[in-house]
Amino acid sequence: MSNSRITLKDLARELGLSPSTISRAIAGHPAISEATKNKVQQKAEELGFAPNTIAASFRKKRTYSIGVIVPKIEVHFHSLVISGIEDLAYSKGYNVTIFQSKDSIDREKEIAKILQNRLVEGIIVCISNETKNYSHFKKFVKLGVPIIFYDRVPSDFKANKIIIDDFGSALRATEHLIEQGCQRIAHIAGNQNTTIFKDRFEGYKAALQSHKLSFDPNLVFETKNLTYEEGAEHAKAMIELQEPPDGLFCSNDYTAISAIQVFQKANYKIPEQISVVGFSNYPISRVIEPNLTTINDRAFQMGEAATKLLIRQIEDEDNPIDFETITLKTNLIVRESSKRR
Amino acid sequence: MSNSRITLKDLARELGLSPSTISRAIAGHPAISEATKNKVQQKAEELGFAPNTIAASFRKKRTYSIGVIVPKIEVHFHSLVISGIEDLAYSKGYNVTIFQSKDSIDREKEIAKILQNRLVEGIIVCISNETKNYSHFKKFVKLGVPIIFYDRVPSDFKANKIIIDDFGSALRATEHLIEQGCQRIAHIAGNQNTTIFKDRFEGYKAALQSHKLSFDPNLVFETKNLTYEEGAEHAKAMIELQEPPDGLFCSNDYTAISAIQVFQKANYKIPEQISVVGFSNYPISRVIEPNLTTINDRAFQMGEAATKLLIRQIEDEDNPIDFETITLKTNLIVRESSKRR
DNA sequence: ATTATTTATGCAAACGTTTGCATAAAGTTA
DNA sequence: TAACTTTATGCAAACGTTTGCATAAATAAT
Repeated sequence: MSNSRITLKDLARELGLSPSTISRAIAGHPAISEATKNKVQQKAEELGFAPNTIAASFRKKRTYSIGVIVPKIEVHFHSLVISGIEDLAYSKGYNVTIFQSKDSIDREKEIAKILQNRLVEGIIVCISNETKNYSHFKKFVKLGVPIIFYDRVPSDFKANKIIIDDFGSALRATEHLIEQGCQRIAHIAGNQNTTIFKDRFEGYKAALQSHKLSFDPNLVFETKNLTYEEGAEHAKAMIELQEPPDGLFCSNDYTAISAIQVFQKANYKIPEQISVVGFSNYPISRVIEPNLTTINDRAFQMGEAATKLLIRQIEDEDNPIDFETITLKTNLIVRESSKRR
Repeated sequence: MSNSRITLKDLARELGLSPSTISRAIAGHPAISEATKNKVQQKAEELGFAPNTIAASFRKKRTYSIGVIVPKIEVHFHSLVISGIEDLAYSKGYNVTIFQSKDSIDREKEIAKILQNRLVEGIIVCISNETKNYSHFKKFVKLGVPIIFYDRVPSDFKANKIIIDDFGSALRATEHLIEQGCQRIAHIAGNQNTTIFKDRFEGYKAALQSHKLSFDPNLVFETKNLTYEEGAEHAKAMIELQEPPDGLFCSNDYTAISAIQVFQKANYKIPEQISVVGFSNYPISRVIEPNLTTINDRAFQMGEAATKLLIRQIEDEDNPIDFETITLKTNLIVRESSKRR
C-alpha cells in the first residue's frame, strides 16, 4: 500500500518522545501535559499523520463500528431508517457501514460473514425477502455481537426488534376507505411469504369483516416485489373486472401511484370513482395528482430507536436476558386520493 | 468485546498443529496437505471459527476494502452506480463500504477521515454540492490511496474521472423539443454552483442558439436541490407567465414529473401544449402519465467503469503518471411526454 | 535543606494473523 | 542401504497502537 504513511513511531522520533506518550497525547490523556499535547498535535498535522485505526482496533479489540443490512438502499423507507441510524450513531462515536442484500439471502449471508470477520460491534438488519433460515445471524449471537431487527423481523429469533403495527395500520387505511363510502375495496398485496405484507393483508381483511363488507378474493392482487410495473398490471386487471372496485388499499406507495396512473388513463376519476390509499409516505406521494393518502411509517424514528437499543446493548456488557419488541405508532396521512367526504 | 471468539491459536491447540499451519490451511496454501486442510476446515466449522480480519489486515497491511461516497443513497442514479460498483468489486475480491455525504462538506470531510484511518485501498467519490476545496481528498493522494471521481468531478484535481457529457445530453434533449415543434422552451436548472448542472444549462442554451431560437432568461428557473417541491413551484410560475412555454427541459426527472402534475392540474395537455423532457431515467419516468421522455445516463456502467479503473490503480503499484477522464455516452429515451410528431 | 507528594513520561508486553526461513519427515533414486 | 529430493510443518518476528506499572523529574510541604 503506502510507503509514506506516518506512524506514531515517526512522530515519537521527531519529537524525542516515546510512542506511548504520543498515543496518550493524541487521545487527550490527562497524564500528558498540555504543552506536550500541543507539540504532538502540531507535528501530527505538519507531517499529515493519519492514525491507523486497524492497528488501534486490533489492540483495543474494539471497532466502534455498526453494520447495517437493508434490502435496498434506494427504497425511501430504508434510506430514512439509515439516516436515523447514522445521525444517532455518529453522535455517540460509532460509525456505520451500510450494506444492501438486494433481497438475496446469498448476498445477505456473504455480508453477515464480512461483518463477523470485521468485528463490528453490533448490527441492525432488515431481512431480505428470501430469508427463512437465520443461522447466519445466529453466529452474531454466538460471537456476543448484539443484533437488532427492524421492520421485517424473524419471529423465532431472540433479539430486540423494532416494528410498526402492520395489521393495525392496514386496518386503519382500509377503514378510512370504508368511511369514505367505499363498498368494494381491492388490495394490492406484497409478497405473502413476508410477514409484514401478510399482516397488512390481514388488517385489510379484518376491516372488511368488522364493517360487514364481504371479502372477495378476486379483489386481492399479490405482487412479488411491489414494483411500479406490478401495480400497473394489477390496476389494469382490476378495471377489467365485471364489477371494478371503488376503493384500493396498496401495500406501498409505488403500486398506489402506478395504479392511479392506469385508472386516470382509463378515465376513472380519483377519488370519486376509485379512492386510493398507499403505504410509506414516499416523497412522491405529495407530488402526483391527486396527492396520495398514505400511511406514515416513521422510518427515521425507527432507525433512531434501533440504534439507541443497539448502543445500549453494546455498552452493557452482560448478555441480555430479556428482549423487547418495540412497536412504533404509524399515522394515516389523508390527502386528495381518498377524500370523498 | 467477546470472550468466546475462537482464534487460530485455539484451533491449533485443538488439532496439535501450529497457528501458521492453521493459517495456511485456511488460506488453501499449496504447502499444506489436503488431509490437514480438511481437518482444519472441519474443526473450524465445528467450533464456529470466524477469522479476525482486523488482525489479518493489520499484519498484511491490506484491507481489500473500497470506500464509496455518494451525496444521497436514495437518489436512483447513485444507487445504480453503487450497484455497478458492488457487483464488480465483489467479483474481484474487494468489499465496498458506502457512505453518504448528504451534500454536506462537513460530513464529507468526516467520512474522508474515517476512510483514511481505516486504510481503505481506494475510494470512489461523487462530491457534495458544497464541495469547493479538495484538501480532504488530497490526503488520499498523499497516502497513496487511489481515488476516482464520478459524475460531479473537480476540474483542478489530478485523478481518474468518469462522467457523462452533460452539455451534449442537454443539447440533445433540447433539440428533441425543437424537433417536436417547440418554440418557447423553458429550463428547470440544477444549482449553478455545480458544474454538471451548469453544463446542462449551457447545452440547453446552445441548442436554442444553433436553431435560431431566442434565449429568454425568464424561462430559466434555478433550483437548489432539484426536488419535487422546487419543480412544482417553478412550474406554477411558468404557467403564470404572459407567454407560457410550450416546451420544458428539466435537469432531473423529479422536477419534470412534478412540473407535469402541475401542468395537468391546470388543464394543460402534455405533450400537445407543453412537451416535457427530464434527465436520468428514474423508474417512475415509465409510470406517470404520459410516460416521461428522459436522458438515460448509464449509472450502472458508470459504477462499473469507476471500479475497473480503481482496481487497476490499486493493483498497479506504481504512482500513475497519466490520468484519464472517461466520458460515457448517454441516450435520449423518447416517450409520450414529448412526442408531438 | 530535606522529605513527601504530584506530575509526566518511558518500558515492555499484548492483540491475532501471516510469512520467510529452517528443518524434520517422508518418498524416490542410485 | 545411503544419498538425494520433496513434502509438510514449526519457529520467530513483524505489523501500529495501547495500557499497566515503574520511575525520574518537578513541585510542595516541613
